[in-house]
Amino acid sequence: MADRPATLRDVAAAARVHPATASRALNPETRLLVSEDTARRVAAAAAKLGYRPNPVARSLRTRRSHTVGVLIPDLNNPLFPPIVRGLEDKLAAAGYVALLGNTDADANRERMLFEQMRARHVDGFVMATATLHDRMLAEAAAAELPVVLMNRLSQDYSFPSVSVDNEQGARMAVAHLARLGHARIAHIAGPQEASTGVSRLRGFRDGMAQHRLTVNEDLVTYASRYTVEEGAKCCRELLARRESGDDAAFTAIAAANDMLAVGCYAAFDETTLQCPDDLSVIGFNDMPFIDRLRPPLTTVRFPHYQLGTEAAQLLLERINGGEGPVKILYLAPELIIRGSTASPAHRDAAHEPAMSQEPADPSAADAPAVHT
Amino acid sequence: MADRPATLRDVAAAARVHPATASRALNPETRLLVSEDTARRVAAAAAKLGYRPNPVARSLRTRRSHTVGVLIPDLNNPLFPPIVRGLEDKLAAAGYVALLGNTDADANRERMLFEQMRARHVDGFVMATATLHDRMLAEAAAAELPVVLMNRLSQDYSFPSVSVDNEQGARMAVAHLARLGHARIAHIAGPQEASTGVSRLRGFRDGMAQHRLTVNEDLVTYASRYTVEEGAKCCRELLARRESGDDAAFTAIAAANDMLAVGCYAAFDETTLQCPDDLSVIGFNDMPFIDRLRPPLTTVRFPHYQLGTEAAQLLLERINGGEGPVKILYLAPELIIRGSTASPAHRDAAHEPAMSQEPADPSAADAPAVHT
DNA sequence: GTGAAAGCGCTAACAT
DNA sequence: ATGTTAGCGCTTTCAC
Repeated sequence: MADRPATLRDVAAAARVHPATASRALNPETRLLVSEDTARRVAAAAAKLGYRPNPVARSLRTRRSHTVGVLIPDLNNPLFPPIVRGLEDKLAAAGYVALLGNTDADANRERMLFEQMRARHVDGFVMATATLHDRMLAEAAAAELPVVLMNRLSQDYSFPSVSVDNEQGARMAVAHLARLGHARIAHIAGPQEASTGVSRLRGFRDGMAQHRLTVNEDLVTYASRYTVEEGAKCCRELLARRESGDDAAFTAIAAANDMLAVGCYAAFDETTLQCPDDLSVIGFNDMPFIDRLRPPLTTVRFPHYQLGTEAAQLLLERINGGEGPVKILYLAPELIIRGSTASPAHRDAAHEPAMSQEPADPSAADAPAVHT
Repeated sequence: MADRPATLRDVAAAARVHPATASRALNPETRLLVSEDTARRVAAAAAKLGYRPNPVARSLRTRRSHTVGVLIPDLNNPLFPPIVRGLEDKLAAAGYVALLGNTDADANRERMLFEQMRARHVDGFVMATATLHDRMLAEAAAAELPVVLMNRLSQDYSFPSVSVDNEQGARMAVAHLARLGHARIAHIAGPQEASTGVSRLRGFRDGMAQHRLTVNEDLVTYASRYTVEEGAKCCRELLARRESGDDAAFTAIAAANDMLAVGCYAAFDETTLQCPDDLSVIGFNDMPFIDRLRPPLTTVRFPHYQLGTEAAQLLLERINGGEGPVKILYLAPELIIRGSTASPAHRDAAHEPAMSQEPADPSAADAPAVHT
């Protein structure tokens, strides 16, 4: 019918009221300012004309774009799709849309995307890329732009955030290996600019101490990025050091995340070493399809989709004027035992896959827990 | 400095020109309308004030939002992250951002997202969800909204589109199995509402005919969605029919995509059947990490990232007034031979993984080819 | 409860 | 080459 989309004026004309009145009648927050009767008339006119409010005009007037910027390292990391879906689903339910930006762990790219999104007047940011001392965070705070951190935290400023309890997860990984009888355990640490790398390393040391195991510093390597390639590189280094003496004859590797663990698989493929017969490997994240690898990876799981929805929730609270205390939300990790970990003693008997109970640790709750 | 962000009026005032002149000076497309000197003065003033144009105001005026709607079935399908990255990278380079929508193959959800994005005044759509007879397409066409189809095509209307040559890919899959010596080949077809499902089924029949093989209709099952669950369900059906007679004693399954193939793995796990010893499986897509499954999946690859960039390119051309002929772009498929396919005869000798040459088919070019 | 008037920040006619 | 004018569609004072 109408080639030119109906505007508020058209609706007002059809309902024989002033545009301002039509606006009030249509907006849920101001409907109570107009009489029942006119509200109904306006609604009817709007329906008949197929009126759709123009969000651009509204944004210009209200200075709220109903868009949020979401900065992640790389959508190709299988960890992120479910998180992003959680985020988008929750935001969509509140009438918001997400502008996605992949930083590729490049500070310049990150800064550029941040600027571009600010220019587009996003109402807030969800950042999964924050490094520990992030200038952009200070900037966003100064501009009073709501920011929620996801997956990683910041030390300098206290921002609302959602993440898994990384230390606890790393401790659970070490405990699992220790229970199997491993004593010399290597660690492939994540980037130390990110809180996940730091926390998981700390959890690793902590877990080792709890089990009266010594951390051999030669058996702690540092990945510069969370990629399969970096994992393979670090694993090769570890394997090289393994020759160097009894102290270095580790039997298991705790990787700071699943990508690094997959890198270990790749490194093993270059040798005659078999997992878990010769070496056990444990990851972190339980990313999609990791249970179908050869062997299925033992890892530490957290609820990805929910991480996204909770982050969205926190951001929406801030956007909607929430001036309350800053919430730091931790989701409980859960140990998922699969075929990549086995007892080091049973080198010959270990050819069948390890038992696979899911969830393995009954003490790991599914529900999120607010710490502090 | 300025707590209230600088506006064009501020810049104009600082440069002692009229706002309209400042606008012309700052806009690359109209800069030639002002003198060198004032252009420089305005630029300097803008820089000094840290001026950032307000895209919302601009959109309201120009009726172009520099956003595009992207409808995909589900971001959790590993096929899509690389495609989306290609899309977003290309769009970002042109100053556009993507609004992502997951339809979950639900027509209602799809419609809702479509409406919401239209309400947000997107400048165009990239749709990876088009079913063959899609009402929304007609609607978009009627509204003269640029639309590009990605991965799937539409029969009714002729829209610009980018996809892999599905028939050719399916033929290559069948040819590979035939070369290995398989004669009774089952097919798990994709949803027949989608062009991929139809084309790959047609390619399957075609390939069988080319190799003088008979298609047993009992060995063609139809998945209602491209999911692991549907794949497992279809595979179970096939396995049940397999008992029913010699004609049905198939030795290989060609699945319409990798998710369905993974479903076959899952179904095998419920039996004593081993892949590829007892049954060969071939997929379609070569999605990320599929090469790390047990066994690594033989499949048909196409360049995912490039699919996204080409789709973005086509859409940008349409948005920028391209009234030229509709382009239908096909990317060439490539056979990737891995461990899930083996010769049916060598049932006992086939315990070691099959040779894995990548790329296997030297005739499969990397570069995209425009057919017709 | 409703109308009037103004303006968010920008750009496109039209004038000069 | 630059200034003038007007308006994109909406919301929000302020009157009445």
